[in-house]
Amino acid sequence: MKKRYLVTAALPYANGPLHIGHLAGAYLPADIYVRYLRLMGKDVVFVCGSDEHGAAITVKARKEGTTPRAIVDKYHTMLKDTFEKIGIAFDIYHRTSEPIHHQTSQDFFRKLYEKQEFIEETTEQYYDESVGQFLADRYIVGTCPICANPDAYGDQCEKCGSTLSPTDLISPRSMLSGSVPVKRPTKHWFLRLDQHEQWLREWINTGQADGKQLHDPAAWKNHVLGQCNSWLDQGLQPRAMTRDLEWGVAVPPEIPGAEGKKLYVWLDAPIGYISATKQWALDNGRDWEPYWKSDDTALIHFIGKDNIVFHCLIFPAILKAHGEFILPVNVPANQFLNLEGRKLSTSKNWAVWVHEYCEEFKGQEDVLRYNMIKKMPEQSDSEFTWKGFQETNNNELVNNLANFVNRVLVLSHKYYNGIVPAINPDLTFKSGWEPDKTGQYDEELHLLHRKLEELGAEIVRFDFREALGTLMEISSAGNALLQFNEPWKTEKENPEMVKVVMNLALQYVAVISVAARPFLPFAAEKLRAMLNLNPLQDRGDLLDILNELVEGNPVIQPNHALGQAQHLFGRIPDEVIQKQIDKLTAAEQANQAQNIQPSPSKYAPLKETIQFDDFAKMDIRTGTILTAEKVEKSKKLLQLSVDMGFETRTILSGIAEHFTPEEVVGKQVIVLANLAPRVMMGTESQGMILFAEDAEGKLGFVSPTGGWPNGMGVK
RNA sequence: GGCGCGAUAGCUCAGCCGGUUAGAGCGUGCGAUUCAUAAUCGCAAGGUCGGGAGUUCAAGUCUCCCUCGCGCUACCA
Repeated sequence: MKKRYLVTAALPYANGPLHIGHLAGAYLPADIYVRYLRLMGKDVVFVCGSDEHGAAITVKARKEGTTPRAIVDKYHTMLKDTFEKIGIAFDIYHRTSEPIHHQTSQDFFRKLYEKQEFIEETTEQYYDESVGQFLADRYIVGTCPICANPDAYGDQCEKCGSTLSPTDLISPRSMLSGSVPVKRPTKHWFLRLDQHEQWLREWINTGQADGKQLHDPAAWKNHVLGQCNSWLDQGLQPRAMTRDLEWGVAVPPEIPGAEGKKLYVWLDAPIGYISATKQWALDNGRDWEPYWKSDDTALIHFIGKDNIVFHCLIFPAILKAHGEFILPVNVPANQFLNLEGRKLSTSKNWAVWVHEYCEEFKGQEDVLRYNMIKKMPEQSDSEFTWKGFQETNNNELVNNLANFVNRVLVLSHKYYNGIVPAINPDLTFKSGWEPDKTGQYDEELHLLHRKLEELGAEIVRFDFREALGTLMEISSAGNALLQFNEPWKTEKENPEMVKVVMNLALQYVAVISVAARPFLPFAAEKLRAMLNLNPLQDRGDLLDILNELVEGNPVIQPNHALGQAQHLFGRIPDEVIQKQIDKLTAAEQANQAQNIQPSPSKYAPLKETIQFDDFAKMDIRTGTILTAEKVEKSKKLLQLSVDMGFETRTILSGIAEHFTPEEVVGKQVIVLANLAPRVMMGTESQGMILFAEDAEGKLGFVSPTGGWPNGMGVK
């Protein structure tokens, strides 16, 4: 058992609001886990913060005519506020723009630099000559090769969601000036991931590093191990840890060549966990180091599946390279949550925004939490629907849980004036756990104890949906307890037995008031008030009641005066749900309307002026495609043999997604004939076929009209 | 294309190292009940476990092939 826990939740990027996918993916599971640990009296620190650097933020600032600082301030405030409203109980919600973070990351970089963990490498990057700077991936736009969106970014197409690299883009242009960027060499520091491959492989698969057993790989999720091994098997490559950026943590200035270089987000962001912990320690008069450097600390990262390799391979490599830090004991990554059958999309506004939910469903924060937990994408992608949201609320939260609490309190007030009855524990009754089972007070308390242990075990193994189900079983058993014993009938003939039943039912409610806190913190608090019990302190409250129950002791005492009953959850009517569905439909329509509008950048900007000599260098000829076949293992390439008149050439062309081999055979084409040969997918391509391309990226054949011989020049 | 993860009742999902009639919650049907936000409790119906082949005395559970979804990743001169 570890002495202390450091729990992190992925740093959200400060360029947009929070949606339910984020919540279900990382923040809620982390919150449940942490709240449970606190209830068990564990030493735990829960850190998070806004990730505020990178080109996407500068891009957004430019678009909105403001500064990166203004953007991150806006979204940081918004995110922080949203987390608070939905009840994510961070110990600190920090931000990577704070000086303490810049210092921490620079120190880290220095250390790795001194330990010669980096190699310096010069690569070709796009450069905008008119403004004299290198272009971050986000600063390059062009036509998406997958969906033909003319405004795809260099790192990602927001229309089809494909991950891209700047060189993927068809007709790239600089976002700064609109000019065509050129490639230029630039020097960067690369982390020698290849040198870490061996120990990472062992650590991931056996849990051992440096001869120590650090974790149990069987406790890691399948898809996490699978993804890691997939990377390991492909061989790890050195990875750039710096970028040519303007908005970020500067490479320590004393390092030669540091000017203009910033730390890459994957060094910057995870170190944010460390700087957040430092700030928390400062704020609370504590020492941060044991949480990051002591073997008896369990470090756990909650993330979404898109972040797996960074948290399981790259960041551990960084931590190990530094030398003083511990490695994560688990990275329980969740898969993705879909909305009404479709992927969530920020740019398409296909999402449920948490801040909007908090406004429109005031006081119903727990309803969203409950739904998110129920639909948590723990093992595979899952699905949120508004209809399901409504059903879950009405059937489970209202009918089962809230109703149980209500009937217990109403009956207690009716029969005992709201005073917990003293009882004779030897009297038997009908147990609520199964039909025809005889119940006995002490034994029933032991059963409750067992249920709570079960619930805890489920949380600890990140089985949150199951744990939520276990919580609800207590409520169901409570309902059955009342149903089987029918106090409303038996109160007259057997009041002593009814006292036992009602006392026990109150124990159930009291137990729920504690056990529900990780899942439904607001409802738990409300319950405490209804029972007139002290608010929970997060210092072992659950451990305390476990200790009582295992002894057969009640957790709410006889003669205790209860508070007033109130409805824990309210029904959600159809209109409210319809409104939300309409909202999504509207977003969808707005989206379609936008797609129909012609793009302002329908025509690619003119390239720079060239001289006749430049043109004359090109040898362009006519040719006819003789044969065509798909290149094996390639999605885009066709291998063509082209009759050039004087010879037949093999040419590879990236048109497989536009034409079938049968379609192109026999077509006469224009060939750039003196282009340097290039080997692709193991075959040498001896030239390039020219096509016309429209704004959508569609290709059209270009050829002379009517029986022209092959091998003739084009000028 | 490669690799990884997934495909199980109407819906949302569990099913560990292969072993008796494949499970849960919700929904549906029938019955009971009325303290409670027309809530609750019981019983029941519902699946050739994505498709195909194979290994085995025995396969959602192992192997191979295929289809679909998601993620990561390569090729576009």
